[in-house]
Amino acid sequence: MSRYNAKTSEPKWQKAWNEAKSFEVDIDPSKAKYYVLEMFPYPSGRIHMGHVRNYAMGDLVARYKRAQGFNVLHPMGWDAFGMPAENAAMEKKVHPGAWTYQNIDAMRAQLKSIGLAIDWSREFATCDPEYYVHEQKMFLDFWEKGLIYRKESKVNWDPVDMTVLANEQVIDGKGWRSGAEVEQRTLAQWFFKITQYSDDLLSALDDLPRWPEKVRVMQKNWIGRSEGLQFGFKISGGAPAAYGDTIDVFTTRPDTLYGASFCAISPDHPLATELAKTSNELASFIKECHQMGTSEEAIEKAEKKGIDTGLTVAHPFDASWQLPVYVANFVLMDYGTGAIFACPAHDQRDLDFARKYDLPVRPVVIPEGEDPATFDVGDEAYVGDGKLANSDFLNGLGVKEGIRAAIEKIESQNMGHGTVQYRLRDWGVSRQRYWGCPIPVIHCQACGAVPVPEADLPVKLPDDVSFDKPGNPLERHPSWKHVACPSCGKEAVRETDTFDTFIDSSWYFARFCDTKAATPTNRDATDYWLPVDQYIGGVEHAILHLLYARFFTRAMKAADHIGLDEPFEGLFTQGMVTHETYRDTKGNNGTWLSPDQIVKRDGKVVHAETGEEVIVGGIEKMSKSKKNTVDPEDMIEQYGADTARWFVLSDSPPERDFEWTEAGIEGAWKFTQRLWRTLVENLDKVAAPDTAAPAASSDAATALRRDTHKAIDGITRDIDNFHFNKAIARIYDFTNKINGAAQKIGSEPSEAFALREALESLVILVAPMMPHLAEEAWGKLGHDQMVVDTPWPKADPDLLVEDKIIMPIQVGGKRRGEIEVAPDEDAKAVEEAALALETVQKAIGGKPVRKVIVVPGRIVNIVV
RNA sequence: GCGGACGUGGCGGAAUUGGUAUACGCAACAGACUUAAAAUCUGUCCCUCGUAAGAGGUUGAGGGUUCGAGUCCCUCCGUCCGCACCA
Repeated sequence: MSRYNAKTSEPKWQKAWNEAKSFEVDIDPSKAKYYVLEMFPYPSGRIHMGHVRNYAMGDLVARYKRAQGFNVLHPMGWDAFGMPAENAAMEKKVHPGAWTYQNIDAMRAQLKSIGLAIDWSREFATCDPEYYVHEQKMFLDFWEKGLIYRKESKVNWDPVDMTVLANEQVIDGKGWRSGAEVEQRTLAQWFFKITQYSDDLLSALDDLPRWPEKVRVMQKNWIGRSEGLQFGFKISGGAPAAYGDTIDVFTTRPDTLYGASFCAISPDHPLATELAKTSNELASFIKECHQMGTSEEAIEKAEKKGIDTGLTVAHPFDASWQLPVYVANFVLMDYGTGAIFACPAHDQRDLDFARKYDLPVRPVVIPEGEDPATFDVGDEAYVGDGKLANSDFLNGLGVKEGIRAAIEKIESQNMGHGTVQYRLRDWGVSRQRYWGCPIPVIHCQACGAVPVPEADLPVKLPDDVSFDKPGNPLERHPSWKHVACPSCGKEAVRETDTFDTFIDSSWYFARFCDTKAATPTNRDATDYWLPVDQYIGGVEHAILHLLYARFFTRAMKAADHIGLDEPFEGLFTQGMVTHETYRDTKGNNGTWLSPDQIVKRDGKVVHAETGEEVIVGGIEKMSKSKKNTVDPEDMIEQYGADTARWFVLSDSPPERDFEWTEAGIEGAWKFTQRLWRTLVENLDKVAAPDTAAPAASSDAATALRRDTHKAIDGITRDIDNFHFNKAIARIYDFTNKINGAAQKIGSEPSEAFALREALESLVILVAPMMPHLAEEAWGKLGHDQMVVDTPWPKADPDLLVEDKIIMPIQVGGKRRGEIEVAPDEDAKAVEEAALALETVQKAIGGKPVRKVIVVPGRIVNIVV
């Protein structure tokens, strides 16, 4: 029995592709281009199964499109700046740069062993000064274009470690290392004006039909456009002189103004700051509000609390009606005006607050069928549509009309105006960290923030830094930050913050078009290659990364670095790779065990060494902390890259989570061998290469040819639609069909031809998934050229049409029989044939037939 | 808390998008080959009743629309992702 040896074949073909430069591409205007990109990896040290799945999908697309004649760009690089390198520096005393580049070397070797169709000549890492110099240049360009500004903004501060924490480093409101209560602290930071593009980023989503609907919806909600009313409440005396006498509020529900119960301002509102100067109670409340993380989740989940300021404001439609003003922890300074009016009957947060502080709840929107006199909201705010009541001039209007009428009234009183608000905030890009791209700015006492002159770029990170203390090593470096002001020449200091790493990943796809260009982009290259035709990555990036990249592309266009707005024409978001979890029975919850520490024996799961029974936990995302990881390198060593690729593509739909199982990879390995045998053990029966189809065809030959062309047609459509698991099911099916047919096939010329056609088609169809095995088999089939240079087959439409189909017959919706008819058989004839069936007559049982529904080519349903 | 998704046999999933539910694969079971095991090949395999022919039921739960619902609508339950300094 012939066996496929991945160990020898895989390196052989990787070398052959490499030597032939099969995947190195250049601009070629005579060919249609296709740009496939998977989200580039963070160089954590080793690839994980998520990478294998991601790159197996991208590689499938790249090889498939290449076979279809496209000029395919499929590059690879490294998202190399970020916190893990600094954590490693602190824990393992290695330099973040050395750690990162070592990881890149290790991961590159691992990725290469998968046999990906990548143009490695374009590789770069975002921590290369040759890359980030362009990022600094673009920052200066954007600054000049008015897209950048500096403002105060809050960070998570660890008062023990004296350092800024990322949200993920804040656990239950405490610093992850020190355990100290985290505080909010205000710092001056750089911002990109992404909000300048709010409307464009929103409306352009409609022009991205090849993005998943859910991602577009999430982005839409994130941008959060809402129309409403902004108006000023007059404070009725007693306001601090330093503040003024109006509170500006924004509301999307001005129709509910007559249900107003109180006003609430953010703890960071200027009025709150002013009032706190004379009120200890308020000052300590604001301090309490600052004693939590900055994440929206933390703020929203916190119990709704507030302090009555003692001030009141006049209702805009009735100056004698006074509303109390609260400082409330659920009002965000970043959204709208940082102040709201509350209508508890029709907003859940307002209602929770009103119930807690015993404030009036007055329904003004009455649902259909309810009586305004008796309608009460209880503990659930009514947010639906209805008729306005208890609302003076708004009475009887619907919500929509009420909103319009209220805005008109306020406008006519010159108290405010209808306006549009966005939830989207400007993008804060300053990070108080070492391992990132330095922000090219010099701060001068006299001149303020001055851009680093272009000739002095890049501002490189100094290498001689220490991580023995928390905080930013750039800040305490003895010499790095001290420079002369480029403008006046006096002593000045560099900006010691570095960029958010999201900037690095916001334009790398453009750099891949020409990685050697002296400017950020080579316009000839970006004009040819962009947009990315197919972008593939995890859903976890559905909002931030993708939104930032869309904004950055627009900013690059404004600064003339690129000629388009939307970077990614097609997007696919793949699911996670999961695995069962295992724990031993020691201690409270046991300790996590990795899959190679356990054995499945007689239906039980036991510890491989001790033989003790193991607790089998849930199926969860592979993670180091739960030890439920499987190392791709081990799998490739054991089964070969083709088998691993096959398995990650085969079982689950690509957008769904994929469960790695031992049985699954075993099954894939068995199929690899079966496929190989199908291909090589029938070679003595096939026609010589390039034999033309004989004029006459035996029944067996025609049947096999039909199966072949159905497989070509189905697999092509499945790949086009990203249904890789279905394409694979068809390959299983097709392989079974070939094996069945081969047993019956003799030396008759049409059969020998059909068998060659089937085997060659099978090789080309599996090549995007099992490229090494396909090359090996292609050679066995007598070809000198590689499969990688062989065009994708086309299905013959004549072989796809069926001459007879089986039509099910239902009686009252239940299947009672079937008839065999031509696909285009007349409906009348079908009906007669159906009614003539004995089983159908039995089911009708003499009852009168009311109606017969004939769906041509599909089904017949008889209603009795 | 807010926003977005998902739920079909023992398991991963398929269902031409409102038309035969469970394709294909895994696991399991039986048989063949083998001194034996592995591998391979053949067959069985949603559930209940039945020796069988057959009958009835089944797509997280409940309701609705329809000649017909896994697919559309409503309510509920469960799981997962994102929430602006993880990448």
